[in-house]
Amino acid sequence: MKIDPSSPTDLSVQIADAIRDAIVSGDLIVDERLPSEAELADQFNVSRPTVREALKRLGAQSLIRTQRGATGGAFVNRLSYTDAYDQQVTTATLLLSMNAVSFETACEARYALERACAPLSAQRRTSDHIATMRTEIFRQGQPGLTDEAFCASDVAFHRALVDGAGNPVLSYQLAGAVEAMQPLMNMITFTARSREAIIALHTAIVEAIEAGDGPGTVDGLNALETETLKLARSVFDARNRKKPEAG
Amino acid sequence: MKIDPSSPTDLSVQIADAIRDAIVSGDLIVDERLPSEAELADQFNVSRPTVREALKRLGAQSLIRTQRGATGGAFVNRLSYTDAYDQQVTTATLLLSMNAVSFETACEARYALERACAPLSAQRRTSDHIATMRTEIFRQGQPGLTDEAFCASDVAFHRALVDGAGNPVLSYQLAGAVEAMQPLMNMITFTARSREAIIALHTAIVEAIEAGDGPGTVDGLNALETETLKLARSVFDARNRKKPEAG
DNA sequence: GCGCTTTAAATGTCAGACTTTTAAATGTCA
DNA sequence: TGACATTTAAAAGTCTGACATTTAAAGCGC
Repeated sequence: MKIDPSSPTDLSVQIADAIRDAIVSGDLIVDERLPSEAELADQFNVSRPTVREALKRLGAQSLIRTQRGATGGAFVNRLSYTDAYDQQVTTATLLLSMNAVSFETACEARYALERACAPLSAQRRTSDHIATMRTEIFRQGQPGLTDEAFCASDVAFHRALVDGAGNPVLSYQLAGAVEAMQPLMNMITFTARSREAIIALHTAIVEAIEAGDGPGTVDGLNALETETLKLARSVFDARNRKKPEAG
Repeated sequence: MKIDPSSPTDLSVQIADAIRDAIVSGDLIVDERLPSEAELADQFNVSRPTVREALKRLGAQSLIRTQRGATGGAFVNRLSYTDAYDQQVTTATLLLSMNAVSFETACEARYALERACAPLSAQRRTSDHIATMRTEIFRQGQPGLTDEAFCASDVAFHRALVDGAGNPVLSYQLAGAVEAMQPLMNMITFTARSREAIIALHTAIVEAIEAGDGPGTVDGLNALETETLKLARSVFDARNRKKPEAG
């Protein structure tokens, strides 16, 4: 592992990249301990703070974890589904909020991906998944539920649908698609009538899944996408009429 | 923004989280300049190195960028599709390599997601996408191509398919699914006959897309998934017979 | 052999100085 | 007055050295 002190790139970045490459390529294996900060500083011929900055970068990506004390140090971290899931959600959320992604585009992506899970979920879901979905549907029907809580419940419903496919890689991949929609959905005001429509569609979907009916589940998701889009358009249209120059 | 010096959590982590929350919540907007490192150190009542470690964490997540010089400083970064894409690929690759994900599971996730793109791609692809796919098919037929190059071309082919859907959010979401498979695919030895079979299926897929035939594209992907799985199983079975205790 | 104390290694934090980069302010000359 | 060179100041990047805190292992007494 070598770095170039004359490069315009920050030394801490170069060091972080070198270590990351060693991890990705398998030169450093999971739970292996890296040399101490002082040793790394020696090896790379830089000061300890510079090494520390590099390690912080890697820590931010969950590539390493650090431990204090006598036998402490930096260890190659096994990237857990939970960590990857969290990163995925944060990244997707920011990507959407910072790039003026239209509701239509995000919605299309989300439902396309969910439809991909539908047949698998209809085949493999456990009773737990069904129970979760029904619980969320019930919650969505409660009077006095705020729009935000309604959205959160909607996310939980869809997460159960995705998890029902029993493929952790798929669940991870869809985490961003489903959760990152929440801020966009939160911009919508859900009237009692629109909630009713959504709940009816959710019910149809959970029944199709319970019956092991993949195509039926896809149909339900299609209907839900149409309904969601219709709802969003009416809300945004109303806002644009009020202040056509803004936002 | 406040931190708790008595908390067991590292100060740099607390500071990074505080700033990240300010960005995610919109308190800090894109391209806004953060206070200088010295000012932040004053505000949080910590030393400059500690602030720097926090900023490095944020930089690693592409949440901020730094600039040297007179008008320099740390700026809230607009998360680009490219940055998000890269993060997604790195995370997905590590997740697969570190968690003993079976070839079947990864493959299933990948093709499920790609099938989600197929109808959109058949509808919206430009001639550029078709051209890319045909170029890659041609490359795959070249004699003397290494297995690794064959895999890389395969990835390029599928990326074009996904991009053909014309939905950047979808492209971003699938980046991990498609690219992270490459290391797993690289473990396979592609015989001349298996390459022929794959090329034939790729050709069928590109023709279906060109014809705007969504269902036909899905069929092609299904056949390709079956073929890939068959191939992988035969390779892994052969290896397991040789050294049944290893791997 | 058990439990307490000591110790050493490692990370976490701090203070201060120096280097390099960069753009704006200033100055100079035609 | 205007274009170009020079100076200057602000900011990140880096280094040195020190101290604080945490933690497990070694040492010690009983």
